[in-house]
Formats: sequence, C-alpha cells, structure tokens
Amino acid sequence: MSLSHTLLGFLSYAPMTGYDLKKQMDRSTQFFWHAALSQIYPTLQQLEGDGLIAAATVPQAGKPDKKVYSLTPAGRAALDAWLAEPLPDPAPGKDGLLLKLFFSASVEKKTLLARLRHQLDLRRARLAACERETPAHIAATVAATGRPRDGVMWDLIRQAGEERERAFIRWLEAAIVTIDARL
Amino acid sequence: MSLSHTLLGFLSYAPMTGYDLKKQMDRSTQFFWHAALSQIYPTLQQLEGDGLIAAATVPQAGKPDKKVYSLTPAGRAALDAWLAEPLPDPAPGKDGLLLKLFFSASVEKKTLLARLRHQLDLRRARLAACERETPAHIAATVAATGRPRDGVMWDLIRQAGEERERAFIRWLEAAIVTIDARL
DNA sequence: ACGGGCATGTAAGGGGTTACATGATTCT
DNA sequence: AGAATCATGTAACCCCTTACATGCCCGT
Repeated sequence: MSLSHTLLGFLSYAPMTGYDLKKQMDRSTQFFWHAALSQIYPTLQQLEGDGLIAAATVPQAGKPDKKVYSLTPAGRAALDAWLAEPLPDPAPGKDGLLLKLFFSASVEKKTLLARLRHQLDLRRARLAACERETPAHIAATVAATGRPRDGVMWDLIRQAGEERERAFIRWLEAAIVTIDARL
Repeated sequence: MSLSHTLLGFLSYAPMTGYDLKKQMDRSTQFFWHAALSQIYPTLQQLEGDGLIAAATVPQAGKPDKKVYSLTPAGRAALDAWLAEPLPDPAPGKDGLLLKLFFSASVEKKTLLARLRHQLDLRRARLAACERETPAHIAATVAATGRPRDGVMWDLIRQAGEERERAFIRWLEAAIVTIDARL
C-alpha cells in the first residue's frame, strides 16, 4: 500500500491535515501518484491506529475543525524502513489508450486520426502545464523548507514525467503519419 | 472494466480458452494490459452470464476438459460499442519507482546509484526482449490470421512501448549522472 | 524424479473509485 | 446567485493480487 508511504513521506516534511496532503499530492506527485480525499482520510485513520502518525485537533472559527497529523517516531522508522528497501520492480502498467488502439484496426481511418489528434492536444497541454508550473513549485518548496537535496530529486522526477510526455507526443505524431499512409 | 474488453477483443479473432487468452495477452498486450488466470476465469464466467460469449466444452484425453469460448452477436456488439467510444483520457498513472525516488534524497548516494544502475539493467533487458520477440510474434500472427490492418496497429503499439522504454532508459542514464554530480 | 506445460477454478483480502453527506466563508 | 475553497468523513462497489487447490502428460 503505497498511499501510506506517500502520506508518511509528506508528513516527514511538516505536520499537515488530510486536505493539505491532497493539495501537496496534486501539486507534486500527481503524475505518478495520486489519491482522492475519500481514500486519504481512512488511510490517515488507519495510520493513526497503527501509531505511525498522531493527530492534533485544531478548532477553527467558521470552518470545520482541523486534524493536523504529524509523524511519530514509529512513523519515521516505518518511512525509513520503506526507503531502505530496494526500488520496486518495473510493474507492467495498464494503458487504456494503447489497449483500445490495439483492437482499433476496424475503426474508420478518419475517426482514428481525429482521436489521435485530440490526444495530441491533450498531451501537449499537459506537457506545457508540467513545464510551466512544476519548476516554480519545486523552487518555492525548496526555498520554504531549505531542502536543496530534495530539490534535486524533485527536479529529476519532473524531468522523467516531462520526457515521458515528450516521447509519447513524438510517438503520436509518428502514429498519425503511419496510419494516414498505411491503414 | 477493461479486462472484459480485452477478452472480447481477442475472442473476435478466434474462439479460445481462458488459458489461450492468457498466453495471447502475455505475448502481445503484456506491456500495457495484463491479467492473472485467477482474474481471467471469473471474468469469462461473468461475460458468459451476460450472454456476450458462449462456451463449448471440449473433452480431452489425458488433459482437463477445455472450455472454448466464442463471441456471441451480443458480444460482438459490445466490442463494437466499446471501440466506437472515444479513447480514454490519459489517466495519471502510478509509478512506485518515481514515488520512492521522490522521497529518497536522504538515502546514501552510493545506494541510490546502485539502485538506479540495477534499474537500468532491468529496463535494457526488457527493451531487448521487446525488440527481439514482439515483431516476430506480430509477423506470425498476421501471417496466420491474414489481418494486415491489425498488423499495422500492433506494430505501432509495439513502437510506443519501445520508445517509452528508451525514453526511460535515457532518463535513468541522465539521472545517474546528475545524482553523482549534485547529491 | 522433478519441473514445466496444459487446464480449470475458489477464497480472502487489499487498494482504489464513485457517490453521498454536511456546512460555513469567500470570491466572481 | 452561484461557484470555489476549506474541511471532514461514510458506504458501496469494483478491480486486482495472492494464495490455495487439483491433476495428468511430457521432456530431461
């Protein structure tokens, strides 16, 4: 269960609420790990039950009470143990786009081309967002937390996402040409 | 549930058993869709219950009975309906490798480098396997089934997998250099 | 004799998504 | 007036993984 590890990881930076954690994930890990609040809240309760995090309830005026979670020593140990384990094996992913394409030889050529062009638009927009917003967010977080070593890793990972998108965009462009010519 | 669609798709080529379907998936869709037999068998039963496929039990000497499934007209319609729907939105994936790396700034540099070099080996091996085996399998399937249009799609998708691997390998190489220099 | 291929499944549990439920404040 | 933000959760369901269960044949 890697959502637990994600939460422990973010809480190792600073105490936070479930809502805060969701925002952190949306801004930084969204392209390689994400979760809905409806999954985050029960997972936090479970981590609390396991003694890995502790909650402090903060009453607020005009807003619901906050539950600010922080890492316990046991939680820190669990995070360190996870980081000490080797990197996971590359798991064969699931890609609904490629799957549908695999069986799409009978789809009308112009429909197929329109779909692929639409994907190109989406991916280009995503790449642009990734290039525009993420470096600024990393820089801001490094400045705020004074963790330059983490900044190196974060930028590396940003590059991985960026290059994955670029590779897919190049493939889409080539695929459109090939289908136009050969299908 | 896209496993259903995968099964319907393969059964549109020829009637097959669950065991056969698993082999087909292992040889062709493994990098973007896969399933264990323990998931395939119940799903086939469910598709049969929904009237989308029909089973013919074939007794065998010295082996367990086969259940050869084939598409019903309703199953063909369901497959066509799925193919008529637009391509799925790019879902933000989950990547345990990048996730762990994201929190790995505190891991010893030489440990990190060893882990990344190990990943490089794994990925290079996977790329080599992809380049060696898949084209032959596609050619054989096209020759056996006389479906050149499908062959075009299959080769396109093979290229997507190949280029995704290549992009990741290039990134790993660059990441090793960066970590060595800056962490 | 042992491992791999053929061939089918069941059971339990983990992880994740979607829908539902509440309610005040602030921005447009 | 309506949408977004803050803030928390529950319940149902779906999909998938892991472990278990069976048993014969063939090649080494």
